[in-house]
Amino acid sequence: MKRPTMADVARHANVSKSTVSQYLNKRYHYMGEETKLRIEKAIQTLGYEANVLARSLKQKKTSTIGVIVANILHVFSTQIIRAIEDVCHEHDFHVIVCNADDDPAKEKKYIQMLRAKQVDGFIVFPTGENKALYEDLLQEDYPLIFIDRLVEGVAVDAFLLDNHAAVQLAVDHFLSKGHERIGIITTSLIHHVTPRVERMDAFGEILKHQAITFGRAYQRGLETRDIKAGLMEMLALEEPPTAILAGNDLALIEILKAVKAYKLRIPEDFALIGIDDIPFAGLFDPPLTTIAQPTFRMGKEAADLLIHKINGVEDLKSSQIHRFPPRLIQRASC
Amino acid sequence: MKRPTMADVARHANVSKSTVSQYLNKRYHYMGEETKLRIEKAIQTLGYEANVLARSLKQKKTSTIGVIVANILHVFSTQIIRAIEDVCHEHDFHVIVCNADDDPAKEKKYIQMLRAKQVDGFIVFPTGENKALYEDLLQEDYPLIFIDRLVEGVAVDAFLLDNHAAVQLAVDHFLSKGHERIGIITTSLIHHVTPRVERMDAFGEILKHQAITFGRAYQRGLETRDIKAGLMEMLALEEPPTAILAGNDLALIEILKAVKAYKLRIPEDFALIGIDDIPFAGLFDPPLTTIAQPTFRMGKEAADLLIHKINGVEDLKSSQIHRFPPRLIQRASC
DNA sequence: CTGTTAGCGCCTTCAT
DNA sequence: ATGAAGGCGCTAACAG
Repeated sequence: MKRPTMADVARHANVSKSTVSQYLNKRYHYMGEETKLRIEKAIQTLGYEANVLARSLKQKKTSTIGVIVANILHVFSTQIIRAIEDVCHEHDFHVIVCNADDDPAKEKKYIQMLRAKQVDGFIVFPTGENKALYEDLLQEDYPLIFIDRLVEGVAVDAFLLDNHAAVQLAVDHFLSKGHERIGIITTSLIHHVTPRVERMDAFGEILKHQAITFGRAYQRGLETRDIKAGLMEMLALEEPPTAILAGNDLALIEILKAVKAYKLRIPEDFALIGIDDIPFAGLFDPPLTTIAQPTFRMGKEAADLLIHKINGVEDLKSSQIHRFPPRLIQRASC
Repeated sequence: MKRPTMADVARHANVSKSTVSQYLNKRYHYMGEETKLRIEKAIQTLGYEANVLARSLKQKKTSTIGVIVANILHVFSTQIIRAIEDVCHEHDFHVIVCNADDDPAKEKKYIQMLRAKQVDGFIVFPTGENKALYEDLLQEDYPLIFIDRLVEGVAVDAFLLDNHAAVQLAVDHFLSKGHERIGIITTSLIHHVTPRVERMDAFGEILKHQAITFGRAYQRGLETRDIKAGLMEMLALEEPPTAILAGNDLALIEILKAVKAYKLRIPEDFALIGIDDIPFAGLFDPPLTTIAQPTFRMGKEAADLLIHKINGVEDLKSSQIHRFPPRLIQRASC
């Protein structure tokens, strides 16, 4: 039994399709009270539901946005997604989320797919290797917003943590606790992923005096699988760091695994701060001191801006970088 | 600059729209080599990309499935979603995920929305309060599959953990460690959510001898916010349990929060096993013994079956309950 | 081997 | 206040 169409409703109510359409779109203008009732009744008895596909085809608008996250394993990504969904829900927009898995080819495929589906705009955590793709989107006036990462030469609105401030916060806290030999470990830098690079650079700059002494030995960007080994190497140095900053949640987890595996003690063997406030941070032993991002606000503001761009109430061509302040959550690991 | 349409490509290549359509759909059959080249070139120079909406409208098929999870906060849900996405990706299907937040009204709204979007089928973690809705779907021959939960009187294929076996596994392990007074804490039972009810029932049945003695005091289904208090009450009993089974990950986390807050010791104060293998289980202090579900297999098999139903290679009307075996992951909390 | 024709379900002037 | 007609972009016979 196939689904009823607008024509069925019209026939049932003895009106024309266009009248039904008016009714559905609340163009009640001067529609007869009795007509409305007849239509409503027909809709009920038939169990009619509009076909969004047909509507979108005609209106050239799907009320759907695409979100491409570089790597959904980051808690940051999942939190941002929640925030985006909240605001979209309010505005009767829908969200399709795709996970590029840090793979530029996948990212490209998903963007094409979502364009084919006629999404009205994009929020993306760019892998960074698809510059031409973003430029295409822009040139076609596709509303586009970046989160967490930038792509050099692509001028779009972007929402990022103030990474320098985040590192500063951590380093200051380490220093206040008397630590002088401070290291940083983060995930791989080879793809020039913005937050990793910015955090690493900020770290080097803030601690340039120690960089002269310890240099690269204290600052490592490694593939996830190599982090445990990298940490142990760092700790095996003649003058090992007494404090370590985990550049993001994935790095933090690897460090915690090593702590467990090698029965290290925190903060006795080394103090630890992680950027990104993972959900279980407070439940660990010891509870973990972290730097939190205002993820909810970031996601909300990004989504608001995108929807405004889609609705034409905001300049399509704006390309500001919106920086958000980090917050230190002091627990016991430092 | 608007996006090019098939007509544009056709004009550019000096062929008709249908020829372009054939080309796109690989109906090359006997198409002239030279024609193909012309079309290909036109597509390239125009940057043409097919409009999936129009295609779907015509074909009455969107190659998209809807997934409605009751509560995305359960790690179980997120793992299942990953598995579903994997198999859909293989079959060139797309997935739209919606989170009902354990709210039947939201669930209903999402199902209607996805139907309006013409998804080809559903995988749902039902809240349980929308029986009529599911019956409608079924009656319209909508491919539908349940995961994790059942709805009484709605005959559809369902993929669930063998909850009795899971509880048995946990209890046996407790017993083997010499525990005789065993309690269970899980999230609220008021909505008759299948896994909670089944686990609680299994628990009562397996430990009926102790149920006579301790009864409800040892078996509690509580709102998340009340779990900490409930645990403390249980521990304050004259004969407190020496072992506690957490009915799911959310209950487990609440228990861990209480452990932290009240400085309890595990397994000295009580032994602990959680159903659902949360990601950080091995990193806790002590590492947590858990009962894992084969989430990946469950998600994969559910998605495979749904796609088969959509493609008509599997009986639409089947309504088997597929049970999956749990697995004990022994760590140190018991 | 390629073009013509007729919709898919809905929306939107423009008449009436 | 309501209806008729055309078209969104694509596909699927059926001709040619």
